[in-house]
Amino acid sequence: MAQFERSIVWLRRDLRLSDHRALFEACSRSNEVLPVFIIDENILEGLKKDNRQVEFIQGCLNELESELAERGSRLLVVRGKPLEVLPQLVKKYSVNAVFFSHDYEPSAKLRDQAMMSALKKMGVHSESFKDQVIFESREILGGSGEPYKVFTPYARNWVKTLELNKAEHLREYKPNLKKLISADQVSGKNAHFADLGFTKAFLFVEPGEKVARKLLKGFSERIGKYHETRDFPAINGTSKLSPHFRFGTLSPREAVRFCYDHFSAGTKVWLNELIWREFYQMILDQYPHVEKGAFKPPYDELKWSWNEKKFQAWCEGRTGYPIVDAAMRQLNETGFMHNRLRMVAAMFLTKDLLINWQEGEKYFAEQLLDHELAANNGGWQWSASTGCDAQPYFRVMNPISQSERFDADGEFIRKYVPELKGLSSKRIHWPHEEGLFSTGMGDYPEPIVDHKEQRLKAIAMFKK
DNA sequence: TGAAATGTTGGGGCG
DNA sequence: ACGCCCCAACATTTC
Repeated sequence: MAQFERSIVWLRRDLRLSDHRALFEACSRSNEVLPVFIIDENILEGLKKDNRQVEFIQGCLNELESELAERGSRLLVVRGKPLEVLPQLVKKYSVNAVFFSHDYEPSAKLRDQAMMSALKKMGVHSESFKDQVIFESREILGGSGEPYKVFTPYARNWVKTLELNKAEHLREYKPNLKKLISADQVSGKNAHFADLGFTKAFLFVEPGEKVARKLLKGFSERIGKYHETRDFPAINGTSKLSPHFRFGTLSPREAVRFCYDHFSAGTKVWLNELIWREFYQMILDQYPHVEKGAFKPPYDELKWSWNEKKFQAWCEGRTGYPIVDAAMRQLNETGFMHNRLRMVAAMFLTKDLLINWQEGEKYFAEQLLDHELAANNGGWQWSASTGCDAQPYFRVMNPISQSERFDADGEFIRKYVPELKGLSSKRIHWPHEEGLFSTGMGDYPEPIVDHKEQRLKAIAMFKK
């Protein structure tokens, strides 16, 4: 006898059917499960109509729709404010329970709390589960019983805790999809983002859990070399799975199981990146003030120098520093930026242009397909030296030497800054030097700042 | 997952 | 043969 006659699984950023804890629980404990996605009008306000994340989500929904249709079931997609819409659905479909996955963003936590108390008032059971991380913020604690503020000891403890009981932590939650509601029980047409005027956007990876699994499989050929190739933007060394982690089309448990199944030097380093992801989610959950300001509050007093023109030049990839411009143009054109270049571009905005990291954070948030508040915020605070585990403020990257080290023959620069295509691999990193200037640069701009000077200014700003 | 400045060492040219 | 200088290579310190 199932505990619930009919339940809803409220999908948000867990857009898959496999290894899904909330769906698993719903299917185990109910006779009938109705999967629901709400196009949240609270979130959509102010988004540009060619939003990449919207396009990705819609693609995931399309896949889920057809996967469920094949099983004689359906996904219900409705539009509105979750706090209004979900209770209506609960009534309309006589639902006894609602299941969903934890979300650690401050606004989502508020939303989910409000939802649970609204459902409680209606006498409806609601329950949420860990899904997007292996360990939640209070599952990995330091000796003092407090959450970590530094990555390395956190990561050590993370691995130790995992290996203490790997089978349980990496367990696959395989939902019994036979419990999914029969399509004829569900009425009305599904809402689409297109109804709200959203249009096509370019995606550097296709949406959906099938694609995610295919990418993971393909990555198994390359992951052994990940530690050697991952820093070079012209090499296809990284997994490109970030959007799939973002929207839960890949189970983190599956990703970590994959690491242990393909164990190598490369896998170890990649696993570390997954731990970074959880580290920043933990930080956001435990120290939510980072959303609005520096992890270390004294750094909110820094006197950044806002400059509209320079900020625009940075955004558009017109700084005169080829590697920075290539990075920004990659972001603008594809919605992706190689991780090494995220650091270089962020350092340039904060330590060369002396512009507040929050401006950069906001721009990345608008552009990145894989954008996630926790990781983006953590990365920016790391670069700006305002965060936990930040680079000391005097560690400033030199955009030219970074370019020479990580794009030695200029292949990446040539791809995104075609004005410089004709330059030799020696000259392409810094085409402005007296006597080195060559023709065929089109209207590639002069450098908007002098790195040597700006570096000293940045250090001086922090000293105060 | 820094880079520049400064210090040290040792080989080789040269008077 | 010797002392001196130059400087590359490497190491350490500093921001």
